[in-house]
Amino acid sequence: MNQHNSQSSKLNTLLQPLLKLQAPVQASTYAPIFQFLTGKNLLKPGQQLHAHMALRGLRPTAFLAAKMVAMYASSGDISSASHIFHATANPSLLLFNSIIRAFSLYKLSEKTIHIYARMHSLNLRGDNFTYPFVLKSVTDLYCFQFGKCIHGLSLKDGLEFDIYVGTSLIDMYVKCGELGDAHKLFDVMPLRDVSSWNTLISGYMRDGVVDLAKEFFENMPEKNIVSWTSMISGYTQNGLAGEALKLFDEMLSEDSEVKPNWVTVMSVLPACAHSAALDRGRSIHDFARGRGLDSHPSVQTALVGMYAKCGSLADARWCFDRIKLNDRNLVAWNTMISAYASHGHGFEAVSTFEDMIRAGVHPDDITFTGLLSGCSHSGLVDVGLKYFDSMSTMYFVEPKHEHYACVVDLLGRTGQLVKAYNLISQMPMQAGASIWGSLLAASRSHRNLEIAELAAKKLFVLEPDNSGNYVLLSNMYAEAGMWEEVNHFRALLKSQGVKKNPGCSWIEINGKAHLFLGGDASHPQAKEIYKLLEELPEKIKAAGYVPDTSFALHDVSEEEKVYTLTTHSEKLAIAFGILNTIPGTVLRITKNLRICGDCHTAIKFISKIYVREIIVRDVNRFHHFKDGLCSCRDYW
DNA sequence: ATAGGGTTAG
Repeated sequence: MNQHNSQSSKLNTLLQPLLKLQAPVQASTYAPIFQFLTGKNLLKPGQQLHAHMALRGLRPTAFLAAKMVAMYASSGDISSASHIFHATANPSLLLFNSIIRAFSLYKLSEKTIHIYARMHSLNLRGDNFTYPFVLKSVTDLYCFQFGKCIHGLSLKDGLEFDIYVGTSLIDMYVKCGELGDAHKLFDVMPLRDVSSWNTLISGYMRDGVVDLAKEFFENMPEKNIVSWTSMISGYTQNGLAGEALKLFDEMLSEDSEVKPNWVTVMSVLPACAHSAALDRGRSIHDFARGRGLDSHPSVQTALVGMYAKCGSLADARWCFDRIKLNDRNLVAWNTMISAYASHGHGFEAVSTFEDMIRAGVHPDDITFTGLLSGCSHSGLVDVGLKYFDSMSTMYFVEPKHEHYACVVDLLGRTGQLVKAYNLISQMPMQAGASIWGSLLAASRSHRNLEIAELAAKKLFVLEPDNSGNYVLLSNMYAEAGMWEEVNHFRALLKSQGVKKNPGCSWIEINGKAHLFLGGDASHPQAKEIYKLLEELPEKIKAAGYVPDTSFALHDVSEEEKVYTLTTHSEKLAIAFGILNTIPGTVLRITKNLRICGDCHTAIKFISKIYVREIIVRDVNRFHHFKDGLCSCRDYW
């Protein structure tokens, strides 16, 4: 704001003498002033100047109009920019370029193309300033055929050697999913620079061809900050958090000439979030603070997400509060709402949503995914249903698959299984595995075999390899004493060799992650871990724990089942955590699957007996275990 | 006046 004011006052001393002049002023006087105003978000002075001209009956030349268009577009007033363009007779190439640039920046892609077509019909040749923006619009429209056509026209206009047009073409092919064409063009480009290489690298990354991107990165003649950041964000987006962090470290090393900027920091933070590396995230936060890179709203938003996913909701909120009110955009609000939702703080998710509406930010589908899952995780059934109804009627956001999934979950938890089933039948799209899986789980906890069979039947088709569904239904049959059906599933599981998704958990201690698989004995401290786990059942049984073997398949002996349960990966990670920390420490565990019911019960007792706060992040949400209780209140 | 990296959800 201050900077803005001082700029304005500087400007007033520049403008006032001109504005006071009564005599006619030459058109050429105005152009440099409009140019000065461009890119500085100075709409008011621009309007004053415009009025001053209009009062004197001066009609802008094409050259002046171009400057005015640029000023208006860069100050947020696209309609005035458009108006000036249309009111100018004999538009020049410069004027066409400025309106094309304006429309493409505002994502008015059809308009951009339309203007370009008009320019073409007037026999005006496009130049190196025209095509990059036309191509951006083609890319936004995701229209490959059109892009090919524009490619041809650019060659006709003699731009085959232009590096800006060439790079824009590569980007267009990449983003339209035509990687082959992009690569071909790159190969025949007579001139390439870092940007051309970077474009191709990000193209390979977005197509998941990580190895090729890496090869290009390593072989490019010169790397800049964008090259490094493209690699880091590419790794992050492809789920390779470790690689992302490694490259970030390499970038910080002394022999690297390139230093991270705010985009780099923003791109690496999700890697910490993904691997739940809280210490790592904190140190990157410290680093950003030290370099003054933590004041950008997008970095601050990424920090909120990182802390939330690493299990520290308090830090997440702290970072959110530091985002200036004006900078709290849709993404920032969504991040905070989802943070509360995943930690089971439904009330806070709801109140944050209401804050967002009051702040005048319009919600989108992601907002409602967070809000509804927050309601579901906290059992706010009526509130959730109310918001679900309001999303299309009040906020004009059409419910998608994930929203229906939240509502099915919401109804399922209160045992309204028939209602949930009816909702699924009325969905405008096909229900996927997440929805049927949620219904199956709800049917089990409410012991409704009929609905369970319906859901399971769908799941056997949708995900034939997921053993969990067979086990669940088979166990329900066993509980109902329907042994014929139980035997049928047993045989099925054996003959088809249905795979079991291997469970794994990890825990971070002193900044180092330790990974455990179910039944894993490979850790250096395995002996001590197993000794602790052997003693564990007796210890927690004394406090009231009863092992729940219904989460294991009913075709092994009871004793074996208990053993399998005691060596679930989350238990191993927790045992390791207990061994290496003192009472009072917070243990943070991340699991790749949903936490099992027996582990959930056991961890509640462990948190009390061993005096540890235990935070478990499973695929769905966070569980905060403290003093014998869990934040999910046993429904998840 | 120009191209290339982007945070949320799943």
